[in-house]
Amino acid sequence: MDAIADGKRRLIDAALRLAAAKRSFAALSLREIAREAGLNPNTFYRHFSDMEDLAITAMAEVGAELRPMLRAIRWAAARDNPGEVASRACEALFRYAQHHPDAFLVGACGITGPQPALRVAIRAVLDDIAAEMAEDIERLGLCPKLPRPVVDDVCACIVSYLFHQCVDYIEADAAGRRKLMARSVQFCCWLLQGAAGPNAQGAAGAGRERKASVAA
Amino acid sequence: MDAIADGKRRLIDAALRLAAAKRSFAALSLREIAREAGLNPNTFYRHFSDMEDLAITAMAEVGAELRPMLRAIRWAAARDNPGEVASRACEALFRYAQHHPDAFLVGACGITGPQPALRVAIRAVLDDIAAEMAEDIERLGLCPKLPRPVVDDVCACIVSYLFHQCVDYIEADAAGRRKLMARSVQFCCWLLQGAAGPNAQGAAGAGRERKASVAA
DNA sequence: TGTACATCAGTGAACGCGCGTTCACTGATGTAC
DNA sequence: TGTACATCAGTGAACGCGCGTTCACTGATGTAC
Repeated sequence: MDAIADGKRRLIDAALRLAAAKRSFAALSLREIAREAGLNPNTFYRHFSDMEDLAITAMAEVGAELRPMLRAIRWAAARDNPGEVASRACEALFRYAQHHPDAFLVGACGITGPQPALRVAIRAVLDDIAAEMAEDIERLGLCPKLPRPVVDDVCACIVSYLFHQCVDYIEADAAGRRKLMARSVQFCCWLLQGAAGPNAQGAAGAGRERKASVAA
Repeated sequence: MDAIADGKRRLIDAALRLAAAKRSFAALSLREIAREAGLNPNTFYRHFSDMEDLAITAMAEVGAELRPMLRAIRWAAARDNPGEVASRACEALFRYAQHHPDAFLVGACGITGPQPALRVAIRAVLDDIAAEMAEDIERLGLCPKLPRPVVDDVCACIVSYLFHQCVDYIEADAAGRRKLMARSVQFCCWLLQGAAGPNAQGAAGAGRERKASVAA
């Protein structure tokens, strides 16, 4: 991979910084980013075709860093104590979110934002994380009772839920963070216990006519 | 409640329509809304102090319609067949989302958007829905084994998860919608079964040092 | 080792445009007496 | 029943501003011969 040009680096960083502060990538202007980066507005065009191009580049960077980190945590935790994989992976995710708040805020507002290609790019990162989580659960034998399609569904739920929780986590104070962390770990455990429980129905999504045996 | 002025009605509808189409309320301009509503830009100021004011008004309207509807569904389902409350409430929510896609898309992008007061307003609607859900579960005796704090936590998880699923539901095709519906109902069931299961730990969030007994 | 040329990152001035907001105005509807 | 006045929704022109994008340019770095 080629070394990234200095100006490009500064534009990406400035865009993430501003978009996170403003809570909207869509409402960001090209000139605003260049100003924050200390560059001429036209320099933007040397590196990106438009704003969406920049956003996609930034999200790809985050995915490339976050994904292997999560996999490494899962394998390390499974080696140490398989019962702690969920909590340690949650902790690692929240810690990453806390240290990269800009990237998470941009991801959260980008996934529902106006740029279609950016939405697709963020979804792709989340889908990849969910797929790797399911693969790790299977390879590490963490949930031997669950058939693979159920593991896939549970992982999709978990990733979707935790992604949005990360934003709350970033904004919470210390007490709120502890509560969010505990609730998220609890959530993962309940979901997996429910899926593996005595009343669990075969493969997930097998049929919408199936009657729910509990109520909400 | 006073009848809402015609121009005000048209501005709200135009704003929801445009913001949903553009997938961003923040990227919407005042003149754009007035144009869509067929009004002079200045008429906007007759009814709203700024864009955020309009958005909050619109979200309050949605909450006022959606909340009693969900409560009514729960009570009706509980009378007919308590085992179907989860699935019927999910179905009602997704159906509402399908028929009010603009409101849901604006809610989804507004909850992470740049207007702080709008974020607070949307969160308030979601929190209210979760609180009413927990209250209904208790009053209807749907989960007698679960202590109230656990019910509260589970409802918060469910509402957060389903809210974001609604956006996917709106955009999915018929097959995708069936799958999302089945997965969401399944999700609610798993979560409640997990919370009520034999390994369930007392009140939720009791302590972050508690060891997870399953792994993700 | 030198020279000519290509590539690349960044600059600065200029363009036309849509924006939010202001002002002073109209015309219809209610309301006090 | 009429009159005077207040309130309200909506209008149209005008303002200054920041925007995205273009053009022609500079200066540094690499590279072929």
